[in-house]
Amino acid sequence: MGVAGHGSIPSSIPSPELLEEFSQFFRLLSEPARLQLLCHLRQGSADVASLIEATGFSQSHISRQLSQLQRAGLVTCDRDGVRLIYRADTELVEELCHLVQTRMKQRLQQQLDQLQAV
Amino acid sequence: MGVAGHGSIPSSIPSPELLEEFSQFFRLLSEPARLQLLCHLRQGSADVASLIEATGFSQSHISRQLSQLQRAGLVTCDRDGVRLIYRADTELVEELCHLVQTRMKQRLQQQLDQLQAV
DNA sequence: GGCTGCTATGACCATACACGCATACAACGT
DNA sequence: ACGTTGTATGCGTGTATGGTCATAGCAGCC
Repeated sequence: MGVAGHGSIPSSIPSPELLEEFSQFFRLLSEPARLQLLCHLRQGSADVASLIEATGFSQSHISRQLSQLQRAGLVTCDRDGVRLIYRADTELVEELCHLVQTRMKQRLQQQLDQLQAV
Repeated sequence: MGVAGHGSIPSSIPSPELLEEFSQFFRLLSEPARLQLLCHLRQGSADVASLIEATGFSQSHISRQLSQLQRAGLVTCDRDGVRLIYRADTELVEELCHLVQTRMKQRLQQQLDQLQAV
């Protein structure tokens, strides 16, 4: 799964290590708070205070989530005096969400079609 | 994020409900056991007994994971006498994993480049 | 150096969920 | 109807993690 690239020859089972990498990445995106932070940072870089204002999460919570996102390479930060300015590269996550959303729409449409065929 | 489609005009923050849908979907994929089951079913439909043999997970565990995947529309099953034959449609998950894997490779390559630039 | 503002992190608690054991449920054959 | 096989589900346990409060650590100013 996800080994051979899109549309090319299917290959064997991915290694446990690779599956673990995948699961960890998806786990990162499974938490709404982190998705929300990425949404806000997508619009422009921000410091923690403005993320607190934008999301309502506590300072410590935000700091921890950002730390996780940073470790995974989804956000980076620079210092501006006492402030840390966080910046996200959301391209991958946007694409993932787009694919998921498209699929959800398709499923809903199928269900709708089935109901209307009754 | 993931609202406007790939490459088109960025739009505003997705609704909390949509974010929740995304997080739930990613949570589904965050569990290695479920990824592993999808890997096996990608290769062909299977009953629980053969999935037990292939993965080493217990019968009850597999049954539960399949139940979750089924509820999300990622697997379906048909009865063959006392047996249930499960089948997965892994196209979306394969694509997601491919994107994640590509990104991981890019990151590793960057880190390697940086080390070699020292 | 002391003080202030900003952020990271220690410690703790509550909750979700993975996972196993036991058993209920479904299907089939006799 | 009974017994067997295959699978779903109740129940309980252990662990990870979300989230808060308190405080340590960082940066800047006087």
